[in-house]
Amino acid sequence: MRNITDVEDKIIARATERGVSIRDLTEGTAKIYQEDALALGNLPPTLEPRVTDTMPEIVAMIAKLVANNHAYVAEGHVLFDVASDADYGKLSRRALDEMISGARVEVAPYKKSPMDFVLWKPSHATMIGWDSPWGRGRPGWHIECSAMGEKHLGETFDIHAGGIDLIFPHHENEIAQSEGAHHGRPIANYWMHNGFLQVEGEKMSKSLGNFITIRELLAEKVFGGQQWHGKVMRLAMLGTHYRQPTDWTVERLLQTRATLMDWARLLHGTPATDDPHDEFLAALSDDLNTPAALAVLHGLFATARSNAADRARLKRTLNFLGVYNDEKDADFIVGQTIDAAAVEALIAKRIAARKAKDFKEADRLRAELTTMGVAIEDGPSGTTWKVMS
RNA sequence: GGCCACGUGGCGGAGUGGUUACGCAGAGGUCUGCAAAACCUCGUACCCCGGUUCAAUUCCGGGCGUGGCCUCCA
Repeated sequence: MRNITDVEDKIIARATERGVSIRDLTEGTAKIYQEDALALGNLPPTLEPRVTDTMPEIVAMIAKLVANNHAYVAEGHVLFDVASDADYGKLSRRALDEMISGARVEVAPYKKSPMDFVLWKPSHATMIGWDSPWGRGRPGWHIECSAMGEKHLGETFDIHAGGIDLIFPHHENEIAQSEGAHHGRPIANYWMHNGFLQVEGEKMSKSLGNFITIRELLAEKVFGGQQWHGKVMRLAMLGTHYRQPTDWTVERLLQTRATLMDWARLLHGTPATDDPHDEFLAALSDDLNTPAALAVLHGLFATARSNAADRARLKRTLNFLGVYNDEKDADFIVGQTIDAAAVEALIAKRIAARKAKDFKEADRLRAELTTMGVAIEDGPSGTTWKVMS
């Protein structure tokens, strides 16, 4: 399940400004997100709930929190009472008094504690809003995720994932809300937080001018002067454990692409087994240790050349990982076409030159092919060529 | 300022209280007209300083560095 938070003050402001509905405004961005995720080989989620479809449940959950004395109404707002939650801060390992003494918290006059956060806030008559027992308004950030989780997955679900930057306050507040509404029963059994991405050693930001989207990487030559295949990006990301920070570099993508092309040369057109490799699955089962899992695959690749069973197993496992589906090596080089007929003609000329022992001419022809991005290999069964990675 | 995470060989990147993954690059060899591919061989690294221990990269304390969070404000 993947939540879409489509009610948020910036979205409301923009929809109002343009005179369109929230749905019309957010449909486009949601679609882009879905397409990008798909291009990276992520399976679509079973459920993709939206805040706009969850309003009754949000209101009901807030009412439950008020009834359980975890929330109070003040000046048209409903606020979560952090003092009512002895465990508050357990996920981010922060103590309440430390946060307050951190002195950056805004003290609103109607808050009992500066750390109390908004569950519901009032909307102007002209502003987008929904009816509630506390007046017309809209939900604060955090409550929507608690409500969508409860609605579709029940009080407790197994794994909650998200970026490391969301641990505080978002996930911390989700826990406070859901557990406050469910008499302390946990919202999730496990939390998985992924580390941050950097670009060429710097954080990605618009002001640094290195902000780059998946869409651009796929379709435009903005990173390293080329386009990048979704599966190359996927494998590149899998090379780092999810909790670690990752530096996104051209060098990394080039190296990953070369690896994937090596695999493709061996596996294209060969059969696959039914099940992925056991040791590979064992590595993934250990906190999703993808780098260790990839090490297993490298070992398999080493033996796969001379072992058809290993080849079939490797192919199935790569497919399971979502990085290979019988592509040819050149498929992983996007936006570059090579004139196969011209290549074949040059190779024929070179073969003739070699026969005539004109090695100078043969080497010149090889250099010409290299310039075209083509590498040739003289094997026992003739000369073959491949796109250089 | 407070809190959290991370700091591994040329690069990428796992992991572990002692026998030192894995990939790339690099070196040597077989092979080749030359190459490439393939195959074989080669890397004793773990930010700094203390401490615990027979033994620390791995545990504890301190420091430095990098990154994140610490604002829902109608």
